[in-house]
Amino acid sequence: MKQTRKEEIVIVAAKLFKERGYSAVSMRDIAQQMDIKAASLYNHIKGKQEILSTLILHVARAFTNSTQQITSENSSPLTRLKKLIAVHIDITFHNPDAIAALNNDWMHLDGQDLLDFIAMRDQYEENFRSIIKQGIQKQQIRAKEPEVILFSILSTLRTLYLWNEKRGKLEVDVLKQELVAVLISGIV
Amino acid sequence: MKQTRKEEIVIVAAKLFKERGYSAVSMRDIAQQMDIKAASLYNHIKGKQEILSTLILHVARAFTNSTQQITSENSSPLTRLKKLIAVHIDITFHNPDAIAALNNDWMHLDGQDLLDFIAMRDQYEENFRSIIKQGIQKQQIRAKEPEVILFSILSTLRTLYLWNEKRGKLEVDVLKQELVAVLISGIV
DNA sequence: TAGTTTAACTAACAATCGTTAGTTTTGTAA
DNA sequence: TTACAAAACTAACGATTGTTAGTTAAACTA
Repeated sequence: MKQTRKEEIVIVAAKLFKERGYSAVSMRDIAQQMDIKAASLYNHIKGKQEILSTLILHVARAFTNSTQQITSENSSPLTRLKKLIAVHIDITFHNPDAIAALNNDWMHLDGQDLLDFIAMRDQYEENFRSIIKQGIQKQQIRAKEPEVILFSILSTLRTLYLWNEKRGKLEVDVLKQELVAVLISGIV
Repeated sequence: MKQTRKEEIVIVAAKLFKERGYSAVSMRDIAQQMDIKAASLYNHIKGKQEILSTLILHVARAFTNSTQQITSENSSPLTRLKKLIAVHIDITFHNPDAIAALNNDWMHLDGQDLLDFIAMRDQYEENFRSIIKQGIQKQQIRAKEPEVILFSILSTLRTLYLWNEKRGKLEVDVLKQELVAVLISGIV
């Protein structure tokens, strides 16, 4: 799996975007990190925008595809919810830098890329919502405020990327198990 | 409660920072939003950095003071945890824009301001951690992985500011009750 | 080896950045 | 009305921004 020069640029840029944000990282910063000059970047990419959209839309599609597929399974709502959490952990720990950009810099996308992102994001959220509502209907999930439940789960999953270094020795499989337990059964 | 011109600038800037991030907002953007020229801002503030540090350190102190006070109460760990969640909701819905800056732009603080912020943030997190550990010790909280519990709660609370418009008709008191239930008792 | 592509380079551009200096207008108090 | 302070203005600065043009060196292909 050798990566192209463009892929290298995107990876290096993602690290910098994660630390400082898209707007605070210059093309010269990215170039310096690769030991070349800024102008040389343009042999491989169209511009700064292309780095951002490559980064974000790629991982956004991964999320949308996974959640869409799990949502349309016919297992029980709670089972699907657990799978959603697990797949979130997998994708996150595989692309933590890209997800940082997705979370923090999506608003700097342009034109059609921005529209595509928002559409995917809405669909993704709607998938979660529908599973929770089905869970309430089948009395697998407490009926109180579905939006509060949705918000709490999405917040935790969205922030997972920050936990990549800190999680330390905790194995991914253990984390999946524990996070499912905490989010679904609570902490008491 | 009339506000000074400096306070107006900070409030206007906070809104823009929330939408686009600190680095993507220029002094000319802030000035335009106030119907004045960029140079006029400097009659009231030292520079862009001062806007950011005023914004962030003020609300960071509010968090640190509240959590510190609640942590050192001698009520039960679970009671203190519930209070922490409630006070978080209060502070958040009172300064959603400042909290956006705190979450997303703290790394653009300079010098001593950055050090102060990090110190407050670490202390704040440590307060949460100590309460959770005490709760486990007194068998009020499930003993599995305290760091996962901590992470899940902090993630949800940190992201609350995004929920300010969307929460809609949901009253603050109802939200407190519901969020405490979801975070502590789970959703099943 | 000759020809061609890939990927680096230098130099520069127009635009925008935060900020300063000096000046003029506005509002308030005597 | 005059005097003063507060707050706006114009004009400009040096630095940095993303990007382009044109050129050169290295690496594959015939």
